[in-house]
Amino acid sequence: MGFLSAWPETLSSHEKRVVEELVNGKDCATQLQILFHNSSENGGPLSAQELVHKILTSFDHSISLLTRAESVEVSQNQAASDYDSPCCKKRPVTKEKRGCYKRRKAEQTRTVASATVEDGHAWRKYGQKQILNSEHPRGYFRCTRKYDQGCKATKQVQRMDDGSQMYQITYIGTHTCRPDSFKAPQIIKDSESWRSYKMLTFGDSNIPSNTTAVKQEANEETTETTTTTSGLTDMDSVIMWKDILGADYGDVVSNVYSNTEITSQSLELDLVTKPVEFEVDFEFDESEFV
DNA sequence: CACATTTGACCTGT
DNA sequence: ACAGGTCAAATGTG
Repeated sequence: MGFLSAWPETLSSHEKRVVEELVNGKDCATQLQILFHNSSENGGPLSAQELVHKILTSFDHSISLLTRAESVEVSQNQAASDYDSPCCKKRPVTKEKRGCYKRRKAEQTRTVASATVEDGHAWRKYGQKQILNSEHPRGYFRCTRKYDQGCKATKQVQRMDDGSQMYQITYIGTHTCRPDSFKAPQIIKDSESWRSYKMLTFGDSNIPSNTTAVKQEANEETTETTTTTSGLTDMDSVIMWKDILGADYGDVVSNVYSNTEITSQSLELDLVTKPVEFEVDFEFDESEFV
């Protein structure tokens, strides 16, 4: 709620509708979560169904709205932000194949908008670039398992220019690393870590230089589970969204900031929930990627 | 010391 | 030619 009122005027009515829909969906999801939590013995499947239906509708609307709009891509009209990199000190460049690589052709990509860059995977930053007409630099991340397991997943994170705290995150490729090799995201109770990360990476404000970014992949006060249709263990606090919603929904994200995560593809289903009281040992079932 | 981040250089696609 | 994506040396951190 404060979220909506805090949303900048720059949003089009279309975008506002999308946000409303997503927030609505989020609220329903939250209720559902509480419901599940309170009724550990299958009590209340009926109301749960209703909620699920509402969630479905809500996200359905959002997705169709977004895919219609297609270009939610940050229409930054202002220029400025010159790329005046202090690239004056040339190194004794003895490079063999510096910067030599094969650019990947149109892999599976999905772009989401989120208030957090955390997604439960362990990423390592390998680059940052100032993007033309964008206020904020874009960060380039690869899966930490790139070399041990050849995981090709990468992501690009860029803070939106609309003044919100949202980040546009583009995931490229899917994780091919093994589930058990995922670094379980820590539940960071103190919000400093996350704040520091944001500050460090995207230069929010005064930054305590005592944090290592990216390692702290877990968002404050959020737990995240990435689930697939197969084989989750008996973690009773993990909600199997795919089972509930069917596999046709993309990412669904909800967190303390009421962030929205939107995607036009449904590669996997992520759920970020505020741990009402859940304490979950994270487990990632990425079997569909293996 | 090992691993992560930073950042200028360099490469590719348009 | 330019913008953007990746590499890798330098640097930071625990």
